[in-house]
Amino acid sequence: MRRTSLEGADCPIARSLDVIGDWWSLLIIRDAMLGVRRFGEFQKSLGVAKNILTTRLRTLVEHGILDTAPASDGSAYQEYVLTPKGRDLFPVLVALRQWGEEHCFEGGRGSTVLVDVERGRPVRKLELRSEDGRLLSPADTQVKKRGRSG
Amino acid sequence: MRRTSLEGADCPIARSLDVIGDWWSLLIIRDAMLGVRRFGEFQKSLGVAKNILTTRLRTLVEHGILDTAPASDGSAYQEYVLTPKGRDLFPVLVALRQWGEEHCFEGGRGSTVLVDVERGRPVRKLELRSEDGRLLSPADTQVKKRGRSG
DNA sequence: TCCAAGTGGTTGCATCATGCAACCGACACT
DNA sequence: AGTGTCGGTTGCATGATGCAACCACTTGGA
Repeated sequence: MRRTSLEGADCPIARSLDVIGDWWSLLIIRDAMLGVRRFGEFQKSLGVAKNILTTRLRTLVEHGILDTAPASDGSAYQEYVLTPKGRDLFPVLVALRQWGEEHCFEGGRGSTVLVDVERGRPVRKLELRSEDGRLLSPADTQVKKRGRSG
Repeated sequence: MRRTSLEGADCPIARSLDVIGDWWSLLIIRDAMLGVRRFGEFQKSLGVAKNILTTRLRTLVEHGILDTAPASDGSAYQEYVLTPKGRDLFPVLVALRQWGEEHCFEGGRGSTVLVDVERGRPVRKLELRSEDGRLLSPADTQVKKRGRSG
């Protein structure tokens, strides 16, 4: 991946992808959000090679998405926990999940749904709204520069 | 990328990433959503090598995210346009953009914002809500199996 | 009609990231 | 001391990525 070329890009999407845009990182974050904390748990859950997992965890820590902490079970090992920055990726994962559920399975629906724990009912679809509450489609939006003459 | 290992995964996130989880695809889709249609436009905008662009456009078409159409300017060339499936990736891009704006720039804010065209005001942050409208955090949600005993 | 430039690629080759498997030190349990 | 687990590191093979050169077709101009 030739990430370096866009590292300093203005586009926030490019910047985000530069951090979490690889195959494993988002799956690690997904697992972390489900409560996975230990190296071995990630490895078993993802089926990823250990060296790859090592480098991914390291870069996620460097980027401030995960943090290391002493193991909560008292053992001598450490755990990887999401930082607030990492937790803020929740909408990204939900958006990917909803798109995948709708478009990446045969019957048009996946075999799993995201539900609200309190009621056990499926969550709403993510939707973009204007400041005053109108539902926005791509055509209703525009990227605008801040600070400079735009 | 060892995508084949997870191609048949149950997880919709993994399936999504299998389709759009590489560095360039989402940037291509971003540009397409901004109105870019021609091969040369994508190439200039992204700065990507032409062979890479060729393969990415091809796989995006194969996956039903882009479609080819005769050029709208009457020339003999073709254009790449988003399908409905592709347009449904809008929330994914917005989520990535909002996260990037908040976490991937020095001052804590990016140099661009997504605005509502009609009013020119910044859009709301994406938020996940339950069926009855409550705001949901990761801890408030759970992945549930459908169809089978779960 | 011929040449030149633009468009949309393909091909060859180098390099880097990824993946697999083997190895390894620290700790745990007996 | 011996065996097993945890959390890695190292070496090596392979596949994806990137660059640059090349190519076919179209377009435009004289």
